[in-house]
Amino acid sequence: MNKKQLQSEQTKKRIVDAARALFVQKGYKATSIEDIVAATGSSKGNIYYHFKSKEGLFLTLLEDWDREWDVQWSQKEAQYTSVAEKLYGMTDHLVRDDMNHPLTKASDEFFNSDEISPEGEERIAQLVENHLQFFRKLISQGIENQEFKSENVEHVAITLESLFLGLSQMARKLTLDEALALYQSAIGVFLHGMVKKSA
Amino acid sequence: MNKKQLQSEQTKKRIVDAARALFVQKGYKATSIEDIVAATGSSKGNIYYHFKSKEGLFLTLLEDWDREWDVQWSQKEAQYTSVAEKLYGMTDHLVRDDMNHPLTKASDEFFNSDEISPEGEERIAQLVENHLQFFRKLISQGIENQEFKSENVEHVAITLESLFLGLSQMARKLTLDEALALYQSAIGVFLHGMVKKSA
DNA sequence: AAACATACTGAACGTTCATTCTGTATCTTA
DNA sequence: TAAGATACAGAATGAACGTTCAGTATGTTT
Repeated sequence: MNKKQLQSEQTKKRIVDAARALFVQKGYKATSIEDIVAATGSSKGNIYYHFKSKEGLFLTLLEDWDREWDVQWSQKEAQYTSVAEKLYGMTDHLVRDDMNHPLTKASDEFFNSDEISPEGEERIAQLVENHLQFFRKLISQGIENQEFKSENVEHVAITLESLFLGLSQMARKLTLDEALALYQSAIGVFLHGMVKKSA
Repeated sequence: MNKKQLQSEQTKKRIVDAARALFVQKGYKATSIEDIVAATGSSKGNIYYHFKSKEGLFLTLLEDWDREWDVQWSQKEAQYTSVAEKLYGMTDHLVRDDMNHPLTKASDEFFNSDEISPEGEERIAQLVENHLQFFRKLISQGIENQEFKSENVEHVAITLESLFLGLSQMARKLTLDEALALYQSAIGVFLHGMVKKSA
C-alpha cells in the first residue's frame, strides 16, 4: 500500500470515528455534515469523496457495529452451555455494549425516519435479517436441545427482536444497572412466562 | 353555543381529521403544514390560530387517539374473564385498530425524532405513563387472581410496553392476518414462556 | 519531468418548511 | 350600529442542510 492509499484510509477512519461519536451524542438528524467537518478538519467535499451520502455513512457505521458485535459475541458464546444462559449472557453483553457505544438511539431514529433511499431500505432490511437469523439459530438450538417448546421459530425470533427493539427505546432514561435489571427480568418472562402453572 | 363557536369547532375538526389522515399516510415529518392546508382548504395562518405548532397538533391527535382507544376497550373488556383472555382480546383490538387508524408509524417516527420541545417531551412521557398504568393494572390483577406469578410489576409492565412497541415496528410490512398471528404468538410466549417445564 | 490519477477544498446552490405578521372578513355584544 | 372580539388569509421570513462542482494540491506512473 503506497503513501496515498494509507493517507486515504486514515482520513476515512477519522471521518468514521468522528461521525460515530457525533451520531451517538446528538442522534442522526441533529448531526450535520458541517458538524463532522468541524470534528475532523476534513472538508465537506472530502467527506462526499469518501462516502456516497450522509445516509451511506451512517449505514456503514451500523454495519461495522453489527459485525464487531458478532465477533465479540462469538468469543463469549462458548462459555455458556444452555440456550437460556446464552440468552442472559447475550443480553448482558448487549446492554453493556448499547450503553457505551450506543448508535441505538440514532439508529432507532433513523429506522423510523422517512427520508430513507431505496438502497438504504435494502441495507436496513439486511441488518434486520441478520438479527433475525441470529435469533432463529438460537431458538432452533433451544428446541433441538429439548430446552424450548417447539413453537413457530419465525414468530418467536421476531418476538425476541421486537422485545429488544422496544426495550432499547424504553430503557433510554435508565441507568446501566436499572437497564440490566429490566432486561434480565424481560428475558425471564420470555423464558418462563407469566402464567403460574405452565402446561 | 353561537354560530361562530360552532363554525370554529367545525374547522378545528376539519383540520384534525385531515391531519390525522395525512400523518397516517405519509408519516410525521413528511406531512407538511402545506399539505394540511391543501387538504382542508384552510389557510396556514388559520391552522396556527387553532394549534400552537405542528408538534402540538400531532400530540393532540395522539392524545385523542389514546383516549378513544381506552373508551372502546373498556366497552370490550367486560366480555373477558381471565387476564390471559383480556390480553389476547386487547391485542386483537389493538392490532385491528393499529392497522386501520395507525398513527403508529408516525408516532414511532415522532418519538424517535430529535426535534421535540420540552413541552412535547412532557406530553409524550404522560402518554407512555398512561400505557404503563394500563399494563400495571392488568398485571396486578393477574397476580391477585393467582393467574400470574408474583413478579416485579413495574418491570413486567415495561416489558409488555416494549414488546408492543417493538412489534408495531416489526409488523409494518405484514398483512393484517400475519400481524395478528405474530402478535398472538408473542402474547403466548409472554404468558407461557419458551422453556419446556416451567417451575 | 510531464502526464495522470487520486485526494481534497469550500463556496454556492437549491430546496424544504415551520412559523410569523399584517391585514381583512365575519360575527357578537353593548 | 358602532366597537370589539374572533376567525381566517396568504405572502414573506429565515434558518437549516445535504449535495454538487469547479478548481487545487499531492502523490504516482511512464
